[in-house]
Parts: sequence; C-alpha cells; structure tokens
Amino acid sequence: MQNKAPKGTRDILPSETHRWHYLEAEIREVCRVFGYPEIRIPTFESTELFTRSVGETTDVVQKEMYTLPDKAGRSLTLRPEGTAGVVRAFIENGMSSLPMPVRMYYLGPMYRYENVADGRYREFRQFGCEVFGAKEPDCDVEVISILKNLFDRIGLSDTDLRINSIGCPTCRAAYHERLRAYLTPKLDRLCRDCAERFAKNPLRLFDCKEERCQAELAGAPMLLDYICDDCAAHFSGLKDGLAEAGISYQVDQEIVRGLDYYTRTVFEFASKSLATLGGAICGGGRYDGLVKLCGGQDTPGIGFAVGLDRLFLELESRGAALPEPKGPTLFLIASGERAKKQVRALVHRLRAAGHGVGMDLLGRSVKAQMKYADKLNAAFTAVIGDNEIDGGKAAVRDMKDGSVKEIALDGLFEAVCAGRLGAEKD
RNA sequence: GUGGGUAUAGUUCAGUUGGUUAGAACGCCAGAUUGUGGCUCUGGAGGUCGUGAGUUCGAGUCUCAUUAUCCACCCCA
Repeated sequence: MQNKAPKGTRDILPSETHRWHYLEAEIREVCRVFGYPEIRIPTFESTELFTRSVGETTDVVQKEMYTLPDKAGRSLTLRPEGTAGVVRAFIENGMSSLPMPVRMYYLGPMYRYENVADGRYREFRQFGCEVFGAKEPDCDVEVISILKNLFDRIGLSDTDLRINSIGCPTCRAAYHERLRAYLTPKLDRLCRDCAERFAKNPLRLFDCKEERCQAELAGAPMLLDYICDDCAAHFSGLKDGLAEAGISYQVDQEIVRGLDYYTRTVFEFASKSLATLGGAICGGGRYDGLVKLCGGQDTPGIGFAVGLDRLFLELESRGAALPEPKGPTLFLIASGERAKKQVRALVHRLRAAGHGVGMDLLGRSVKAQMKYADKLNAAFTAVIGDNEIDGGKAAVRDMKDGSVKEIALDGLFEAVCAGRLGAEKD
C-alpha cells in the first residue's frame, strides 16, 4: 500500500464504468433533444479567470482552488467549475456572432480543495449546460426542463426543484443595505460566521444553521419582497412558465448560492435521501453580468451544473435499476491444438465483423474455460475439439438455461451474425 | 476546519492479560478418472499487521507522532 490515490480522488473501476457510460449516454441524448451541442474546454485556466468570475470573496476562490505556477511563471488553476471556462471560450471564439441563443453543454472533472465527505470529492465530475443571449424567462424554463427531463429518464422524477430570485445587482445592493440596517442592532447576537457574512454577503445569513441566528432573522426583510419590477416580472414569468410546462417547484428564499456571478433566477434540485449533503445534487442560475465582466459584450446567460458522483449515490441509495455490463455473445472453448487454431481464426473473424466473442488465453482445461465463460457472463458457449472438427458440428450452449443447439461449424460465423445462436423462441 | 471512531490478505473482518510459524469468510488459481458453467468438497497462492519512532527479553496487541479513512458539524455539486 505504498501509493494511494490522492485524498479526494478515486478510481472508477472497470466494474463500474459501464454505469458511467449509461449515465453519460442519457445526458448526451437529452442534450441532443434540447439542441445543446457539447463544448470541451481546458481542465485548467489562468487563475484570474476564476477569481474574477466566481468572485474574490467566495469560498471556492478563497480556499478551494488548486492553483499552481507553470514553468513560465503564469498562475494556473484547475477548474473548480465549468461556467467560467465556457464564458471565456464564448468570448474568445467570437461566439456572440452565432445565432442567438447559443447553447452548449460540458461534461468532465472539476477540482476543489475541500473537505472530503460522502459524495464529495476533490476531483469530481460535473455535467452542465449554458445558454447565452436569452434573457427571457422561457430560457430559464428550458434549462430547468433539461434537468427535469434527465431526472425523469433515469428514475429520479420525484427530485424537488427549488427556485428563488436574487435580483439584479441594482436591487440586490439596495436590499443588502436594508438587510444590514435591520441586522445592525442584532449584530452582537449573531454567530461569528454570520458576522463575517454580514459584511461580505448578508444574504448568506439565511444559510446559517445556528438557531439564534435564524431567530434574529425571523422578522428580517426578504429579498423577494424588494426586487425591482423587472426582476419581479422575470421571476413571475419563470413561475408561470414552469407551471405551464408541468414542472412543480417550491420557492425557497434560502437559496442564495455560493458563487458571486448569479443574478435573478437561482435554483437547485434536491434529493430526499442525501441528507448529509444538504440534498443538493444540482444547482444553477442566471448570470446576466458575467460575459461583460469577463470582457465580452453585454450578454445574458444562464446555466447549471450537476454533480455526477453524487447523482450515482442518489441512484444507488434508491436502488435504481442501473444496467449490468454485457458479457461476450459467444465464448469459444478450445480443446486440443487443432481446435485452438480454428477457434483463434473464428474469434478473429467474428471480432472483425463487430461481434463480442471471447476465448481462453491461459491454456485452461475445458471445464475451467467453461467456468471462466460463466464469470464473464457470456451469453453462449461452444466447445470445439477433435469431435466437432471431425463431425463438422458444435453444440452451442445457452448459458442462461443450459439448453444446447447444434450448429454446423462452418455456419457458426453466420449464426452469430444473424443472432441465431439460441433455440428458436416463439 | 472542529469533535469522535477505525487502520491486519484483493474485499469484509477475527486475533485472548504483550509470548513461538498472524487466521476465517468471500474472491483468485488448481483439482474431484476419460471434453462442459452455476451447487458441493479438497488443495494452493496471496500479509514487512497504514507509516515512523518509543517502552519491553519480546509489540498485530502498550505509548507518542504522522498519514489515510469513517461518522457527526460546516460548506458546496
């Protein structure tokens, strides 16, 4: 046990990758349906991109980034999230001249130096979507629909959607002052964290789990009551749109999100079973000022990210039906030197034709080869030895029920190609 | 980051008040007469007992440190 995977990383083993393939295939299919092509961006970017877009004062930037100098002295950071890089790519590649809105999705690892916990890793995988150039609530509804659609497909249709609006910078700033004014006389009764939140981002006080802080907040002004008319209209447009789409939701004013770039709509999908994680398996929101902040034209945007490692936890904890890996269609068992030659040739031919077939490589006995084929979960097996070669026929065994079907040796190739290895059914 | 638990075979775990050669189950490999999987039986391989110091005639067992891991709290995806 000399070398271990670094803390917060893990191996996804051959025995579990088929599940990832399944989930990724569902994701890609939903994105195809909604018209979101994939973008692949670097896993590291210049540090400044993240400090500026995610926000200097956020936890992510202050203590969770993997930042390292390269040999030329540039400061690089492993991406802690996907939106910043996508925004950078959008600007750098002149995508604002594409037909609006511009939609895309990404899939890949993110890196955050955080305390590890169940479902939380330092290298974790996210799927996310971004849309640029549409400020209408319809766009918010579309983005949320993608998630709804995905969750329905994979059996998580009862996952709760929670939405909120945190307003635009203008009305939020006014609200911050109002909230601070309310809290100032109560400051010494708040916990230490909340005293800091008070200065940095008073909205985050609503996240505090301390009872005394929640007690002080009981009569506090709520942001939703103070957002400007435009923001309020946008929010009610979103609610109407969701209702129209048949997507149920709850307004949750405690959702404020940890990244600075969000404006107006913020949302989460929460699971009931992942209580230790606060239930969040996915979060997102609108970021209307981000493209401009990063040096592009003033372009509205919205997106979300789903934690895939966590999504698997959720699926597993519910005992959701995940597909099993497939074994070879046919495992050929050779007995004797003459047969080995034939088996090798047939296996090569079948593989070249695109069929999953297997054979022994360890010089095992017929019995051991049969056991091995069983462990591989082979659908069919056939023993080929002197008897079969001389008789020109092989007994093909269906490994599910043990039934046997005689097939001419020189017809075996065609039988596999035609899927006619088993006994006729119906 | 705070508090508590744990660290022994590939995996899940036993291991007595400190005492010879560290065990089990599962998994892996092989065998149970001539060439046929799942069940059963037999045998085999596989461990510097997380790492480093210390106490002792002697440490898997006791002490300290360190690292990892698990469970709460915190935070996010």
